[in-house]
Amino acid sequence: MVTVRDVADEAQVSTATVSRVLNGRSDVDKAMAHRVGKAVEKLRYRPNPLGRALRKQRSDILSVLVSDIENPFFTAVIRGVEDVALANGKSVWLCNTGEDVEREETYIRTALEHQVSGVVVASTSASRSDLGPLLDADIPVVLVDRVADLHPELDSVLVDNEEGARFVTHHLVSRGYDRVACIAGPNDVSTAERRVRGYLTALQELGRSPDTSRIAQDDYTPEGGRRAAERLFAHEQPPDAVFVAAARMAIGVLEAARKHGLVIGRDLALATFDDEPWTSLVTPSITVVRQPTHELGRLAAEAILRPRDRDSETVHACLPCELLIRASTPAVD
Amino acid sequence: MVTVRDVADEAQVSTATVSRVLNGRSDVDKAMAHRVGKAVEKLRYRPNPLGRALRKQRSDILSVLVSDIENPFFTAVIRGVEDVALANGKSVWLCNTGEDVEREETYIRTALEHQVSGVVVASTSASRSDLGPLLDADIPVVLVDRVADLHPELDSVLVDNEEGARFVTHHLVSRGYDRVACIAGPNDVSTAERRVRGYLTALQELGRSPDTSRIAQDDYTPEGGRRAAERLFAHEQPPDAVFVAAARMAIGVLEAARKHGLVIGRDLALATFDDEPWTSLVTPSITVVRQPTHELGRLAAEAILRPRDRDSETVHACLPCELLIRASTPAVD
DNA sequence: ACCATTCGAGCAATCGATTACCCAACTAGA
DNA sequence: TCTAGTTGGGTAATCGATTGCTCGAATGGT
Repeated sequence: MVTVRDVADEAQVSTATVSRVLNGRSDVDKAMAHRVGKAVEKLRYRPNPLGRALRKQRSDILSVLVSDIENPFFTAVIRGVEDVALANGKSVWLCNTGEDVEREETYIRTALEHQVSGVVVASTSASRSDLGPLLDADIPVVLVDRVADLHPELDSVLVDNEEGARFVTHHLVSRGYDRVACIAGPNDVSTAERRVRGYLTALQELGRSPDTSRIAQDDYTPEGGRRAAERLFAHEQPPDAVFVAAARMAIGVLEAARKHGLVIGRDLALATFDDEPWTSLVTPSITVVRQPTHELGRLAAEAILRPRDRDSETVHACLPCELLIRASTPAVD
Repeated sequence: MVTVRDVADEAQVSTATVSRVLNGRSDVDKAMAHRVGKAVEKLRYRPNPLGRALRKQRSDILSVLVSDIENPFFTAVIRGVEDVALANGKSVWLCNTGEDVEREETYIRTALEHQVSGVVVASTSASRSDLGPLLDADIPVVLVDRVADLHPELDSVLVDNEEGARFVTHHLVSRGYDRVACIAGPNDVSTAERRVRGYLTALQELGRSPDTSRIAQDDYTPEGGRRAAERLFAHEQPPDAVFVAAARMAIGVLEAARKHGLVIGRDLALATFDDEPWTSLVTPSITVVRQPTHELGRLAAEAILRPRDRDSETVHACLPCELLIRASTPAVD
């Protein structure tokens, strides 16, 4: 393994000078800088990131915390982060918390100990996640997709969940549905809460009195969707349309509907968040709220890599989403 | 930040002793070891992984290289790796190569420079991936899902692709289909090659002369599947059944079929690898070859973490897959 | 021509841990 | 009782890079 020492010898300078050249300090003689450059090239020298990080107290790694790596939404976000990170010479360290606060803490501690150069968090439980240790250590943190109640002042890159939910609810009502239900995500996740809020706002705007028994909360998983749907279907006045807060839940909802002999688009209208590939493959194709996933990741990475002056202001991006109307929400005749 | 120095002072011993206790060396006095333990506890000391890695020339990170993080197959494998790694106190570093050999090389180099304790590779192009640098540096490598022609002697954890393909082809023929086509993955990926081989073997066993014009190769993506399907459909004698080598491709195949007015299960039978959730949601539900994804990841992680003696033998796991017969491959009447 | 100032480069300390080497003390054998 | 051998722990070197401090040389002003 070739070290600064080798490069210094080859270029006939001190290790200090090599380091200065490599870190682009201005106060180095042209000729020497050139010699160093040649030596680096010749020996194919690459600085050891461990040694560098130890001394600088900061590594070239970017941590990404996601709550569920099997959710296509998050993988798309990750791809966005990755693209930007790689273009900036950073390595991405992916951590999957599985919605488990304890595991999340472990990863946060690890990131801290490895002195990563930033953490993108798409994972937090709104009220329980504690990002304090990172902030104390002056490690940049950007929230993506979800916010954390404990840290309102953090940079964040979000989707306008409330608006998306409001819009799709308007769509359902305008198509003539009377009993529009909502299958929502877990209580403690900010996106879930906002989507419910959008749903309620829309109903209010339309002069419908929202009925909380038409809201079923559960996990952002197929199984959670199934459970929530079962509860709604057992209602004495079952819904004729349902807004599902996540595509993963919609999978379970479709299963439950099939089991109950409900045909989507005839007995039950269905619209969901997330434009996963299968939503346009099933019959009928599903009306969805598309989120700008990749963009979300890109912006988050850019936010975390941006140079931080003493008083650069916080980033608060809120991206719009898009309603794709398909066959699962036909007009009632 | 608390260091060995602090612990040593607190326990009234030298840093050497602290280090020895923490690394479980036997030759330390009981009483001292106890004092050190108390000090560690009291100061909540955690060794700095950077310093440790620098000195030991080996970090506590496990790299995982996957070719496409948006493919549910790989995310499931990753979960398997993660479960085992976390249970063993290792951190997982996920790298997404996107089937790009150059990017793969970058990640391999990075893993090398960070002196990771092992690399799980689910990414290689069979003939072009060069894992040599890792092997030269004595970093354990385990191949998962795909093998690399360049390194036949590496540990590997695979699925019996040939058998799965052979079995599903038998199934299609036994259901009465005459012109069974194959939509295969990229030329240079070992799983793709083996699935084609299984398909051909089955046809041969059944006394059919395989027609290579019925094999369409393309990327392991929806778009690749679409292109391949288009080519097959343009054939003068279009297939009446198709074996698709990956669920992601099947998405594109379904789109193409729909565009051509072909109804699955009536005009065209379809079976695919990978049991993704949507395959049982579409109408008709799709016959699939289920791979033991999570298990694959678990075994790979165990293989990489296992203690390596001088002459411990190489691991060559080959897991069976399972045919789930659904509605997309009905018997011809 | 001489002194003050600036500029650039090298020496050595440092980041935090591990470990080769050495030395003190204790045990056992003669 | 004395010595050889063993055990256990401390000192200091080391991993690879960065950077504070210092000092020599060059530049400019008078």
